[in-house]
Amino acid sequence: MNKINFAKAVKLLEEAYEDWDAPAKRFERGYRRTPYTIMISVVLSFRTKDEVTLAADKKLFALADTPEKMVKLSRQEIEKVIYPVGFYRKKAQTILDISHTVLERFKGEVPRSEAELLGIKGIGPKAANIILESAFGVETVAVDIHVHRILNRWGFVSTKTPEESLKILKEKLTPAEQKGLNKLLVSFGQVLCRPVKPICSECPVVQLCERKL
DNA sequence: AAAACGGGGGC
DNA sequence: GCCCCAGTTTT
Repeated sequence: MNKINFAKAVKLLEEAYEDWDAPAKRFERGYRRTPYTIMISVVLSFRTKDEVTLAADKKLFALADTPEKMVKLSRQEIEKVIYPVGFYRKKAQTILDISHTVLERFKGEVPRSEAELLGIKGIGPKAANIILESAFGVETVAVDIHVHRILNRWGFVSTKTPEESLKILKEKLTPAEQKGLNKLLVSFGQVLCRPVKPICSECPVVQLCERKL
């Protein structure tokens, strides 16, 4: 797929977004959405299905939805609630570590810069991107496993890893063209262009896709 | 560069 | 039963 068709595909996706992304809005969160709860929720979501994460979010934030309250819980209390998400021992410890860091280093406020977020143990590049985007509305440029898969299926890149895809994306596209792309393609990858059994019959871009994967 | 951390959902 | 999950830290 060349750059012209890539731009067309993105445009088609944007125009049809409300239709195909409706299922992604099916979740009622049932807890206060603050930068802090968003950050903790991101930690819980690592390598875990959305439905499972959400159930754990609700239970955990019913117990504590601020760092002040969270550090009063024991690791075992947290583990008990988040058990189904997997990696529960490590994640419980990470949640406590992060809460302490936010309290002590940042006066209880989640920092707004990527560098400061990355300085927190337990927050890596992907988590920092999600937090910046979801909590502070910053449009980030990143290539996660969804975006990587889609770019390859479309035939816009031919790469092995998300890191390679990101490199090529930055070479091929201007910063303006990259803006908002990540969020759009992640939604697309979750709803239609899934890893297994993509729903090509409902895909707005199927005519342009080269189905490379 | 590879291992370790893991239970739950879809098929 | 097998594959997958917006990942990060440690070895």
